[in-house]
Amino acid sequence: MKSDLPSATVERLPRYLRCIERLPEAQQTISSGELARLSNLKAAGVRRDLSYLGTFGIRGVGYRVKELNDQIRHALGLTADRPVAVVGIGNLGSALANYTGFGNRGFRIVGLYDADPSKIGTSLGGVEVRHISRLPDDARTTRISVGIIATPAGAAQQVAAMLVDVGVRSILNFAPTVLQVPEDIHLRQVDVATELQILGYYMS
Amino acid sequence: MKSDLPSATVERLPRYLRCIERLPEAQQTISSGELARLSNLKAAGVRRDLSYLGTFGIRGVGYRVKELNDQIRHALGLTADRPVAVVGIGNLGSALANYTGFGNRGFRIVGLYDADPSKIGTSLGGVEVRHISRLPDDARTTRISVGIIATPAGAAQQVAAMLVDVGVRSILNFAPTVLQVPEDIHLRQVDVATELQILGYYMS
DNA sequence: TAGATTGTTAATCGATTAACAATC
DNA sequence: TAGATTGTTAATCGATTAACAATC
Repeated sequence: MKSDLPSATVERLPRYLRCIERLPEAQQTISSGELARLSNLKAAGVRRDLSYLGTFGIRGVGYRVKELNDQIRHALGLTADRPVAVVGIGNLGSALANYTGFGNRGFRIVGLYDADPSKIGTSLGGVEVRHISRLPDDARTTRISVGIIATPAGAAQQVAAMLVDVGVRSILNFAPTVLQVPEDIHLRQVDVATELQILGYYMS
Repeated sequence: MKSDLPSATVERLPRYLRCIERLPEAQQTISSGELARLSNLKAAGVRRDLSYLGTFGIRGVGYRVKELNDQIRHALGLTADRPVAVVGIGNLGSALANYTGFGNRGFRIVGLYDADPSKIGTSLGGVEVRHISRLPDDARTTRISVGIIATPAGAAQQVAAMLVDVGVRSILNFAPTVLQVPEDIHLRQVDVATELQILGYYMS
C-alpha cells in the first residue's frame, strides 16, 4: 500500500529523474542544493519532496545517486510494465511512435491506430499501424494501460470514449480540445496552443 | 498596466477559451455552472477566475459569451502579434509547423530551422525550412517573440542558448531535457515522458 | 415577484520557504 | 572536531471551496 505523495511532488519527481540521469557516471552523491540548481527549483523544496519517499539522505553528504534514482523510480511505479496505444498517426503520432524514451520508464508501445487507409500496414518503431476499428478486438487480447490521443480535435472525444470502452483507464490527450471522460479515468492534457497562450500572458 | 492574475488562473484561461469556442453559435450566455461542467472544473472556481478579469457577469443570467471571449483574449494578450520560430523540423516540428491553431491566437510562425541539410529548402505550412546557422541573421531583420525547441535532447540546450542570444525571451521546450536559461527568460516545458510518468504514479 | 446566478467573504486546504537542530 | 547537509518545524503564502448577500 503506497502512501500518497502530494501532487506537486509527483509532478516534480520526473524532473529530478531527468537531472540525475545526466549526472557524470563517476558522481556518487548529490546534495539538495546541486539538484535544486540542476532542476531550477529550491533546495528546501527538493529536500521536502525527497523526504516523502523516505529518509535515505546522508547528513553532511547528500543523496546517493543510485539510491535516489531507485527511490524515485519506485515511487513513480516505473518498474511496472505499461502497454501504451497511440491513436492518430500523423506527424505527432509518428514522433511518439519513434520516441525511444519510453522503454526505460516502463512504457511500451503495443499499438498504433489510425483511420486513414493509406497509413494502415506501415510500420513505425517496429509496430504496425492498424485501423482504429481493430482497437476493441486488440484490447481483448492485449492489455492497454495508457491511451495516447494524437488525432485532430474533431476525432478526439470519440476516440477517448472508445478507449474508455475497451478498458483504458489512463489517457494522455494531445488533441487541442477539452475531453469529457468518466471521473475514474486519469486524464492529462498536452496542448501547445495553451502553453503558448500562458507564455503570451507573461510577455505582455 | 495590467494587474497580475494568479498563475493558476492564467493557466486555466486558455481552457475556458477552448470551451466557449465550441459553444453553438446561437448560445448568447453561459453560466459559471455550465462552463465548469464543460471545463471539468468547479463553478466557484470559474467565478473567481473570471472575477479577476472584471465584473462583467450578469446576476441571474450568466456571462455573455461574446464578451467573455473578448475579456479572456484580452487578458491573455492574444491581440498582440507574436512571431514564432520553430527549431528542429522532425516529426514533431513538422506537426507544429502545420498546426493551424496558432493564427487566431496571435501566434504566427515566421521561421523554421533545422541542422539537417536534406531538410533545408523544403516548405511547411507556407514557410521555408532554413539552416539553423541563419537564425542570428534572420532575427536581426525579423523579430522573434517565441522560440519553440523541437530538437533531440542533445541539441536543446545549445539551441536555447542561441535563442536567448538573438533576443528571444520566451521559449517552449519539447525536448526531453531540463534547460538552463537566464531567469528573466520565460520557459515552459512540454514533456511526454513526464506526463506518462505522472499518469503512471496514479495508476499504481 | 420568484428564480437564478454572480461576486465576494471567510474558512479551509495544500504548497512553499526559511531556519535550524540533528547528525554524517 | 569542524564543516556540510539532511529532515523537519513553523511560518507564510497562494489556491480552492462553500456559502450567501446582492441583484438581474
